[in-house]
Amino acid sequence: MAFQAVKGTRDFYPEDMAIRNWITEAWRRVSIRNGFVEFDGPVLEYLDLYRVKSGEEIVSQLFNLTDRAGRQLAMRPEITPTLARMVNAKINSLPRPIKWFSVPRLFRAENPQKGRLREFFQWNIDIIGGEEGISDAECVFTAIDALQELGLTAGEAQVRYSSRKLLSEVLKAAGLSAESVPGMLAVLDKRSKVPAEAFAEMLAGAVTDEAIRPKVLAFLEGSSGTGDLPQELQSLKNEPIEQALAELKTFQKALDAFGIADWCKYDVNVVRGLAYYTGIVYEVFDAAQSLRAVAGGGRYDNLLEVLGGPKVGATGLGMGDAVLGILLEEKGKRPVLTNRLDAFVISGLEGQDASAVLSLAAKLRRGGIICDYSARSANVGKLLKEANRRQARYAVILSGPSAGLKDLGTGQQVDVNVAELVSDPRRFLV
RNA sequence: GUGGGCGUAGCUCAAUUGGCAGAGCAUCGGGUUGUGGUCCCGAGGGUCGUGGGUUCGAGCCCCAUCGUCCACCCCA
Repeated sequence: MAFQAVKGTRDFYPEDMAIRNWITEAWRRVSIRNGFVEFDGPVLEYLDLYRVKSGEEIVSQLFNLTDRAGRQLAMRPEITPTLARMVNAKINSLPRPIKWFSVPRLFRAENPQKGRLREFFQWNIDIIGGEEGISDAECVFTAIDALQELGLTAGEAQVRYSSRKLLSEVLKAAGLSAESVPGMLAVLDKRSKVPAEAFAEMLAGAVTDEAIRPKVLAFLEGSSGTGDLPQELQSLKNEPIEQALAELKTFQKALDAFGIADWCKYDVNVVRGLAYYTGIVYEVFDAAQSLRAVAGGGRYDNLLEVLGGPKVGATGLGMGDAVLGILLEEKGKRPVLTNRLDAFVISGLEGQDASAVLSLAAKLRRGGIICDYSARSANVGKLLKEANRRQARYAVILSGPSAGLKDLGTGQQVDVNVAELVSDPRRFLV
């Protein structure tokens, strides 16, 4: 039987690899110029690392295995727990803020669908121990910097943000018990994803108290473009709410200062599932919102502590290659990438052995020329055909002490002395 | 885990009621024994996803299975 790639995984043929590198190199370039430094960890981690962070239900959603000593291991479904583990281990010696990025290969045991695979790459940037609000805006700025680096504009991708903290505190101030808030957040997360009636039904199921429900609805429908509470809920304001509002304001002011306010919009519906977020959260979408989120992130102030470290605030985001790749493709942003050769060396003297060709190719390569050759002895027409197939810029037709440099774009050919050519190949061939 | 669409050459797809598996593109070669690309000609490449069933006969009909795409659940 013939084998094929495992479900949900991709083969990267050279042309696919060129696109992947184009994306990941943009991520790296942008990370570095925004002051982040790269890290990576193992693909295998202890399964408990994810259990502690996300609970038992995570186990069915990732690939896990038991080693021969009985250790329960998992293929990493995200890099943030690894980051937290690594930072915790050296927290006292790392200068803050810690600004790290990574482009890990991740695995999730899910059914593949559009923009969702079992194996993928995800750019992560995180700031640990930075200024609340400002660090969050800096991550958004860096994400937008990457989108622009790849050719996307404010009309093609948009950031929508809200405050998980504000939402939680308003729910509590409206009368919801603290333990019912997480379930409520899950319901609110559905608001923009299901029909209005279905949402009303879900909400009625989640909030049975007739006195509380109108307040929740008022918050969802009345929040202004800045996130401030609608008039009728002003009386709910308490210390935590004021704090969340102040953080939101700092964030917005920073977005403005970074010059990216036109990419970003407050949207009370952004909740980010059941994740570990504790403050500002945001998602990047294609403008038409026909795809799932291109990126998502937010503040997670408890994670280091949950994993056995100190309580240090953190914020970060992840951007996967799958949805981004689809968006770039749809918008026609993907460049035509070819693996071009600078030079292709062939013999102009039929019947000779290949030594002279090999020797010249070796010298050109050492001189920094992207160079390949044909060792075949054939008529020049056939060899030029091969040079053309290989998309070489120049054919180098070697004839004893001299060589013809044929520009395969223009057809122009000049003769040069081989000794002169190898002494400074870039002068002739770049 | 659930539901639906689709599986024919490397790719995109044909194949009449169930009657000899085809085309374009791509690849390789030739036209062209010292000058490529365009052009012309030719070749290789298929257990029709896999297994079973119905039939004189199955790419086509039936069952199962695998894969794939899309959606649901979930989404770190």
